Amino acid sequence: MVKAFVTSVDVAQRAGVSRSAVSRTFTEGASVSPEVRRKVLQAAQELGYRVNRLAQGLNNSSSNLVGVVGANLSLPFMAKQLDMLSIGLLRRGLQCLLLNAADARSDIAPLIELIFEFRARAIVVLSGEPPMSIVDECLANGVKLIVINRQLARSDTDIILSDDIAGATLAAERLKAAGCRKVAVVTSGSGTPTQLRRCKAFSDVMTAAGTDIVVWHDGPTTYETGLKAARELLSDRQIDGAFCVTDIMAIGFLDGARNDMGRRVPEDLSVIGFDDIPQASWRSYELTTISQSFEVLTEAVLAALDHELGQSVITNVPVALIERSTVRR
Amino acid sequence: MVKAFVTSVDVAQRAGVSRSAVSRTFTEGASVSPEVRRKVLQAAQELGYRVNRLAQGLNNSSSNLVGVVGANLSLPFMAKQLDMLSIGLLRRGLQCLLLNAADARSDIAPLIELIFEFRARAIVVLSGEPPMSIVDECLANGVKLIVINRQLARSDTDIILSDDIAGATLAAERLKAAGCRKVAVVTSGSGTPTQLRRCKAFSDVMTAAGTDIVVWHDGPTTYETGLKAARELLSDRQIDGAFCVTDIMAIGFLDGARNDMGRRVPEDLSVIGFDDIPQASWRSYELTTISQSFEVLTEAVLAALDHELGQSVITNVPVALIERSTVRR
DNA sequence: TTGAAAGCGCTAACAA
DNA sequence: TTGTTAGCGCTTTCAA
Repeated sequence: MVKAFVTSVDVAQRAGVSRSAVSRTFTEGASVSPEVRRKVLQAAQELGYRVNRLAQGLNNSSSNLVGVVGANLSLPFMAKQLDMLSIGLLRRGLQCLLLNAADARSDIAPLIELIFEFRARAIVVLSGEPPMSIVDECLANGVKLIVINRQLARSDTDIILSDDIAGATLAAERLKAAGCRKVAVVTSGSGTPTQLRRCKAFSDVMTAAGTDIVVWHDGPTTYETGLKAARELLSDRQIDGAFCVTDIMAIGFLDGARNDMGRRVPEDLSVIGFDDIPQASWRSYELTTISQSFEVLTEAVLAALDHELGQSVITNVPVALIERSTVRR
Repeated sequence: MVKAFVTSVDVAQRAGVSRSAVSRTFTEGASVSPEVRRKVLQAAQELGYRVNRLAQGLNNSSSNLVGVVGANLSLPFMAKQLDMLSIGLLRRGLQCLLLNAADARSDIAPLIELIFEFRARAIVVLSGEPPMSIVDECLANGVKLIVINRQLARSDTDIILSDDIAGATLAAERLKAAGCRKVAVVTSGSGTPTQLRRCKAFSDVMTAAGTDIVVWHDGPTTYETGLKAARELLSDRQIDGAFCVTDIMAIGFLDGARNDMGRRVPEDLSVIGFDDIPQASWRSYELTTISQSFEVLTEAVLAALDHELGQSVITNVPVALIERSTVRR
């Protein structure tokens, strides 16, 4: 019943040539006569032959798989990133081996090991932080490692960072310009480096300006966390501004502020987010936020694939203030 | 610089045993003495050895990759599905080879071919429809094919279908109960089978009940399409109910109805969606909708992986009415 | 340009 | 329980 796949031997036989000839017709820039090529192609077509990439990879001792490790793929920010990345990889003739970490706080080391076992050409870490031992291993084995939004303390890995400092500063300036007197900073309890950086940069600017700030952190990076933050923070009637370090929390916060805590936004309260996820522009939110260009981010990852191994390129993804309607003008 | 990966020979040498011994210690349920096992494990550890899955797959002439083809991964419904599926696969010791079709209307055949080349064990089609020739090829080569929300005209493929008819009927009944007199059906212009089925079932019930209906279809399955539908349809003041065949369009429709067309929901207009995506429960929407259990759907896919080849199991994912607050009570 | 032959790293059948 | 041997399907020298 289950017949095996057609192999190059089958094709060679049918075409009346050697296996090498078959291999060559399917290898970019190998020397084959048009005649042989034609015969092979036809035989392959008739037999339904497809190259076995496992065998191919065994030879080159590297596949053209790229391992992608992520978590919380259903959160808009992640989903968008993965969407664009997987398309970009495919376009470059690379395949995406997706390892989903199930949980933002789970250890991604075993997933990366798995990627090694497939002799992937590169590993992209969208979420979580690879242990140093693994960074070393990548280097030793010629596997390109690309880490997004984690600042590793070493100089031999490609790192792609959203410009958190600039973004948070932009947010702070905007809230100052709106005349806010007491400002809340909302972040998750998970304390990812990105969130920490945004939080700190924002606080620094505000403190320097003498603006009263209160930092709130708890729970995962979700809509519900934002909602909860609003409910807990906004009993304080003095708070007239909020910076939520991710849009998904900002949206929850907005909903809590308006629906549960009776605030008018932006009249009573100015809210600003970060990331510019698709939902931020929805009519019910029209969230003023700091955008990171998903295009630039994706391009940076793809470009990093070609960088020489062991050399570190730190790419800062530029940010911009997207003025919509949740901050008083 | 780039030293090759450690092989089983290296480990064997270091442990002072044969290559088979190494292979066996890494093979479930093979017979190795504890002594040998220990030595091998230690040597492997010291050398940083990891099995080469390409070579492994070459032997078994099948990897434990599962190819997943999708499109529009950043749409909430897709993202959620992929999130759960990729976690489920990993848990079962399967790896996910992700091929993103870039565009809902693009041909997925080349992507499936790619999956063949990796000798994947199974192919899951989340989006798009595989041509018949490929279905045959899967069967011939022992690759399990699992198709979601497409009704293929054959009886040798696993198919997982949301119970669109039941869901659309539920929606129709609910709108009837709300006393709607003239009802809009909003669907995309792409006419996927799922959307067509929902549309038709809903229309059938409404027509039978003598309720006035108007069907609107245009554009892709997005928030913007829903928004556009509201703007175009709601100049008609008689429309007092709407069934949007996916939540993402329902949310856009809701925003358009309230913000652009000045309708109160549910007082002036009842709206019902389908899918129960995470955003449907956000405070700004509280969308009444038909839920499909993502858990059941994912479980069905995973279960299908174990089904015998060439046998067709059609799984209907049950639906339920989720009563929130966009339909008059 | 072509074919023969060796080898990529592993597993499995066979003997010991 | 172990080691030896023969492939898995491909690419890549090396000669011809």
